[in-house]
Amino acid sequence: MAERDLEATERQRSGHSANVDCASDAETRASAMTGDEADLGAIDDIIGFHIRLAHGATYRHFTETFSELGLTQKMVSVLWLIDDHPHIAQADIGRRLQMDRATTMAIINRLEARSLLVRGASTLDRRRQTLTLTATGHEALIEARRCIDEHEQWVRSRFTKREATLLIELLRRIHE
Amino acid sequence: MAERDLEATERQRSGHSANVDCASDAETRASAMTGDEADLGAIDDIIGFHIRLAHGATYRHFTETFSELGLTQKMVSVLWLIDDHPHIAQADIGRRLQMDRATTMAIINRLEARSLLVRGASTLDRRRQTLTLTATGHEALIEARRCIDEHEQWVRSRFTKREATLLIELLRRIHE
DNA sequence: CAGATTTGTATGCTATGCTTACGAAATCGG
DNA sequence: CCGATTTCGTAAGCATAGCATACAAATCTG
Repeated sequence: MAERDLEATERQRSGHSANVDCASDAETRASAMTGDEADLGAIDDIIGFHIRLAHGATYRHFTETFSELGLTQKMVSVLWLIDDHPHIAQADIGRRLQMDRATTMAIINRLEARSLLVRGASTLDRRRQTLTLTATGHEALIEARRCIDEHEQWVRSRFTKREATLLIELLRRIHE
Repeated sequence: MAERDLEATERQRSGHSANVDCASDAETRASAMTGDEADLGAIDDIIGFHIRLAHGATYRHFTETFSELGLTQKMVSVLWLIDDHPHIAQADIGRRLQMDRATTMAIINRLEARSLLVRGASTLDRRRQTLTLTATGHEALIEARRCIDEHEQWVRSRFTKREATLLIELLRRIHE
């Protein structure tokens, strides 16, 4: 399904004859020094860098798992949140998921366009609009939860229960 | 600089009089049950969810730190990598940073447009193009490293040295 | 040599996220 | 109670990022 260059495991370039045309040693090194794992140099010690890679890997697997459902991480999070808190307002969702108001709206729009939720007027605050899942939305969420379980299993397979808890704990310190 | 709704701390809605117009209890609950921290319900146990939030928080702080330099995480990573491995090829960069070839090119293009690097023909493999930092690019990287230190400090401030090492270790298991 | 693979490239689509701006509604301070 | 401030939803525009697909040239493999 995905060409994804990334899958390609690093094949080691076989030793090159030393007297080609005498390309700069640097160039030789640059392409030859790929052992089992890519040498990342000093960025390897930057936490943010690893977060980004881990996020990318997680995102990729998520997308794959959800390709049939056609839902993204954000969409599922929003559906989930609305299900947990019926009649929640956009602003609340944004706050909880740490998204901009505009970004939140974009997602809600897409969700609404697919009839997974409905906007309704709030009786408490007429600035607000209460968001509620439709039957379809509820079904989609149930389906999504199944996929999430599978996805979460993929992530957790590399950790003990203790490690998983610890990881969440550490990550929470960053975003909370 | 940033309006960012996210900054807004959750102010608790003062208790509502019980006999307004009798809005559904659900709606009341949805907006009222925001204590000190947003209640996220069950998604709170999903590792991927926390990775995403942590990534978002990190990304935001990074962007802020680099707003003057006008560089993104990806750009810096690429510059850094080229500096560590002069004459590296695009494909290698993509593999190491786990990016698509097309995505990699987009970034290289932007970097080249800003004269931070130059593409040159490879003497070893004429399909490849060796990438090298310009003087400007090198300066930018030096400047960037200063910002990264600051950024990394922001992240690390919430961890002990041991925890930081552990966190990287755990994250590595996900993306490696 | 012929076929498969790799590399760089171009094009186009989608999702995300931010900014700025606006109007309507609510809240706050006097 | 009224004016100032804030919140909420919305809209339009811009940049980044990521993916798929397709091509041509170069290289590798059998």
